[in-house]
Amino acid sequence: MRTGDQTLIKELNKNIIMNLIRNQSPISRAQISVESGLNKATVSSIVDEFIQEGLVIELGPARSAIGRRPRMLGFNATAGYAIGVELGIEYVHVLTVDLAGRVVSSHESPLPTTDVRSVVAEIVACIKEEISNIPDSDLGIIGVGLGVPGLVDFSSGNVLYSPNLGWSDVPLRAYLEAHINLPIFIDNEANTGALAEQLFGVGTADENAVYFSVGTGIGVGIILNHGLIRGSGGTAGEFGHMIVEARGLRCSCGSRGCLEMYASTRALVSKYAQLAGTTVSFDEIMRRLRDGENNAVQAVNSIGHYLGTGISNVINGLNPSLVVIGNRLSEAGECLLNSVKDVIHSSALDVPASLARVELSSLGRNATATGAASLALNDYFQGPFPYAHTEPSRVGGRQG
Amino acid sequence: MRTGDQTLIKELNKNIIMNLIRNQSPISRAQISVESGLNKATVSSIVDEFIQEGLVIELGPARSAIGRRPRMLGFNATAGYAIGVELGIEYVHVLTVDLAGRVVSSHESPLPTTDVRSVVAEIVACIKEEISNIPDSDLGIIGVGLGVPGLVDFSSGNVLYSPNLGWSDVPLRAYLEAHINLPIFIDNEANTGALAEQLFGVGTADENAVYFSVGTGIGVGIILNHGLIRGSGGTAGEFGHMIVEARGLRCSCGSRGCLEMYASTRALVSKYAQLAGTTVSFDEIMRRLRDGENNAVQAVNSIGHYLGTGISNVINGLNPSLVVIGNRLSEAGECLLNSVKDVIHSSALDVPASLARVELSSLGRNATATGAASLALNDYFQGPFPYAHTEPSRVGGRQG
DNA sequence: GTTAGTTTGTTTGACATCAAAACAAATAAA
DNA sequence: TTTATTTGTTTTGATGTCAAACAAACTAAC
Repeated sequence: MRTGDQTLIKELNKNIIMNLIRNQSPISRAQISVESGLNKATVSSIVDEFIQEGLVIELGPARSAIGRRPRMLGFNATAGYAIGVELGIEYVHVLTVDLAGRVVSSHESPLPTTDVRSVVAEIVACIKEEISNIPDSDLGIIGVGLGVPGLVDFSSGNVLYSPNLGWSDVPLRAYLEAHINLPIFIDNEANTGALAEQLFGVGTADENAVYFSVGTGIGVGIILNHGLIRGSGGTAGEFGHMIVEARGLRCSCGSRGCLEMYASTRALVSKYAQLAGTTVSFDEIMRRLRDGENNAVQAVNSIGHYLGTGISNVINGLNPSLVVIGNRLSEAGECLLNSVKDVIHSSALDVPASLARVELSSLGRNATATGAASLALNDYFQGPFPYAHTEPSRVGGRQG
Repeated sequence: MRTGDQTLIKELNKNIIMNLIRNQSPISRAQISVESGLNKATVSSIVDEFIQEGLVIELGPARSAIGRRPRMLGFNATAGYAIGVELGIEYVHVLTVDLAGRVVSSHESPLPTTDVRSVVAEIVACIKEEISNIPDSDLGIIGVGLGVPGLVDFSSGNVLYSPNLGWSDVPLRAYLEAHINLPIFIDNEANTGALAEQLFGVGTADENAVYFSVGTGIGVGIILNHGLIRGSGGTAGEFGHMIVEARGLRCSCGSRGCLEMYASTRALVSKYAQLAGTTVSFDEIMRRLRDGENNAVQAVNSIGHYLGTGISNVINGLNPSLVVIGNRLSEAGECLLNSVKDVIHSSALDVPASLARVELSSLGRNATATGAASLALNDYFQGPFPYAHTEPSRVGGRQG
């Protein structure tokens, strides 16, 4: 059990200071002291450590109306790098981010099969190629994160169940660790997408946010009280299998009427085929949507209606301040967003609905992989990294 | 902003020790040291403080196979009391609990109207009567908690919206504070029910649990990572308005097909009337259910089917290790439970479903009020009170 | 009965950390 | 040139935990 001791204090205060520097750079020591409530001496000593470690750099003096000029501090985002991997069904997308989550290099490889052995080989090859491109830095590569479609036990790094990949109980982390000598973290792709938007995207100010990853299936990354919700078995977020039609279409999960039967890219392709009388690819539908084709608009509206229903249910249940629509369906843009918002307006309770912004992913195709990389960042920086802790009550003991 | 300092350490360690004593009493100082990892000296000094405060008492020596006999410690549950209020639509239920959540006295008053002024007067009268019955103690009455049906902003103590009471934006805490000179806490009744089961009921060992309060309406108390989830506006848990029938019955919330139209006590009364051709009260249906009347069994099964659908959706989404069914519908007992479990088995994903126990409330009619009282306990003891601090990572953060 | 060994709990001293205050440095305005 | 002000460092002190030594209490073997 983790007890309270001196090291805990120091970690906590280092975290506070690091996050002020990260979020408000350039910032002076004095400013940090005022905003954090920490003593100036404490701030100076911790900042010195960060400068030693290479994580913080002095940017030089700033102007001030009166008195001694402050020596501004900045976060040294290129002090190290992390690698993020998005494992798709037909591709592997690998990228490198610096400590500020900026993508410095990326590439993609097709996956001809979903056979575990060959997928592992492809991932390893991609990571190694990426590693060879990364510039030298103080900390080097601090770790690798993967976002995987399916149920993942984060703590063990096992893929419990992925119908899309056809995997069950695959010890993916163990397989990768045999070839890659870096810390490896594996999570569900919706979780990594949510992390990415929280840390580097549209949700940096939100304490409670949900990220709807809508692709072939639907997964939801849930962030509450600034932290990712994984649940007791690590599989939280499967709102894609929320039943929205009582006696609806049979789903691959064995149930009926699941949301992802009505609001995924696959559902869009079906709906379009039904309306237009001809089956075309998802990408083609997106093209026709941009051209304003009526059937495409109608199909997206239908999908948006169901997606909006699912989102309404989650808004009612979790009362987030932000809902992000990510993954491939977000390409449908404003058209999708408008129909989703209409449904929320008419279906969700007024109080939570009026509080929830609904936005498209701001990181687009890089969201999942960037979030995966941030798994490594979070671990390296001991606990949620750019982590806004507003409610300290959870920490407290009792009062005499 | 809360920074890391010595007082934080001490609070944390006091919490750790207090919870070991609460949960494992009788326990010796040496045992606490081993289990917590804290130094023996630290344990002794903190325990002395607790003894000074009257929260812990020495129970006397225990036997040991060899060596010095340990001096066993116990939690002094009668060192203080808290008052809990369940505000129903037709009644106020008030009780007093000791620090271990044991009910020491309780009574109920009918509510002839839901007019704010008269309800407040009735609550105040009930609380004052309860106060007059409480025995003297070291700490006295540490506070009052209320569980209210509807949307509540916990931080302000305002009832935002309660269709059942016909209330909107009622500053209930302010009204009560004018008459009662004690700390007052107000929360949604499902939240207080969930707290009660977490602290004193069937969920003491669960990190993630959901409490379905099924009465006239349906509310859900959500506990994740050992803490209550309130959401950004304080209204999380309204899964009662989850849409489970796409073009279903119109709900008072303005939407269609909400779960509580199909799975509340009100829905049960309707369903029974439809099956039996005659309308009888909820209590009467429960009597007939106990007698094994076919229509009653059928009606409960129907309600259980829908409730099971809603629960499945939440199991998929939040992956809890426990689902508790509470409030009045829990009187339907095993019959309800079985039909709910059947639906979960066939509808929810195998991985999360196999992890989620489904149980009836163990505190019955006292759940809401007991949980309400525990709001005061939690506040007094700064943070979740008998709180198993397994995951410290959440501690290391900061800011807003 | 005495002694050795064991466990419990306290005392003491070392160490880490933050806070407060004093101090030094740098600068603008009077 | 002096004064006021702000920034950042150094010094000192308070608080809390930890490790080790110690004292107390007990069992079991001789």
